[in-house]
Amino acid sequence: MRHKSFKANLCPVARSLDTIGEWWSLLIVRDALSGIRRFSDFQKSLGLAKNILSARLKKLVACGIMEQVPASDGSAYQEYALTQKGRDLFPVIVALRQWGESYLFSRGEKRLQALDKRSGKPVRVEVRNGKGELLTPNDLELITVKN
Amino acid sequence: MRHKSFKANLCPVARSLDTIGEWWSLLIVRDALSGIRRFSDFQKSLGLAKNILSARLKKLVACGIMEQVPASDGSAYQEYALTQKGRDLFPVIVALRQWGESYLFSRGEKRLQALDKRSGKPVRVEVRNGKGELLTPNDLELITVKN
DNA sequence: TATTCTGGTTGCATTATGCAACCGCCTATA
DNA sequence: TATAGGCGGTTGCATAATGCAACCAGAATA
Repeated sequence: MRHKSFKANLCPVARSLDTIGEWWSLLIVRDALSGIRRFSDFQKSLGLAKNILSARLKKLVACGIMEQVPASDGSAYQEYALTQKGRDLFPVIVALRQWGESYLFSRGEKRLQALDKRSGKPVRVEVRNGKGELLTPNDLELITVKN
Repeated sequence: MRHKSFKANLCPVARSLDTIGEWWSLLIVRDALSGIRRFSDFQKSLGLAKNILSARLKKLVACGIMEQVPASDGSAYQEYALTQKGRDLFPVIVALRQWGESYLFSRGEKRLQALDKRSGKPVRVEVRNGKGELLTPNDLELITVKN
């Protein structure tokens, strides 16, 4: 059985996961955000099978998150670059990073930490309303709107 | 073949996805954040098979994202409640929601929209540094630290 | 020119997912 | 107090997704 699709779901969270919720997809986006562009570099970084990488990149291109562009070094090969739609997944990656940093490493364990280059300070994601006030899950209500 | 695990990966994004990146897991958390607590309500809301729901809830409990508590209505049943670790996935869900709202609905299509109850304004996630300045992907650098 | 690198595709074995049937315990109701 | 139905699962089976290895054509390199 094919796993269920949420393409027609009214909830944006469900649609997002339908698009980038497959195994490996968000890790490819993470690598792309940190500058990786070539097939073989994704494969080395992630250690996934080439057929899977191929399938994921195809889907990411098909749904407009990445695009194939001529290689920046002038060779005849192609590279994969994020579109604006792909770069806008940045907060998703940072949110996952922040949660992992908080909860998934034991004392004394080594881990990667994201810092702001200029200030050298850790990066944070925050949920705010239009006025800039911090929000918690209970502050939300869901309504149906027309796009 | 079992899909690859990132339990030992140094990158917090990889570890997070290892924990909550399986199909359905984040949608269960989304529902839990909006107040759903009972097995049958998760099933009705998500429309997934009961064996899968059972497996996902077991894993979420095992890794401390949810816990089983006595039913709030005094019946002999159990309910599933988010722990603090689970509630802290709030920014991840909101980031996914925001991206989906932006890119995955056509003109005229109905969708769910998250609003701040008090201000009535849309909710936003933002990536900031310690000083409160907005950051983009290029502003980040990754370093290795000891926990 | 020969050899290696790049970016894949194909075939096969193993897991994961979805569906339906079933089951024991709790609860409401007549 | 029977009993019908709701609740929270488990089990078995068919199909899809994943991982691995082998293979391959065109580009780059020695």
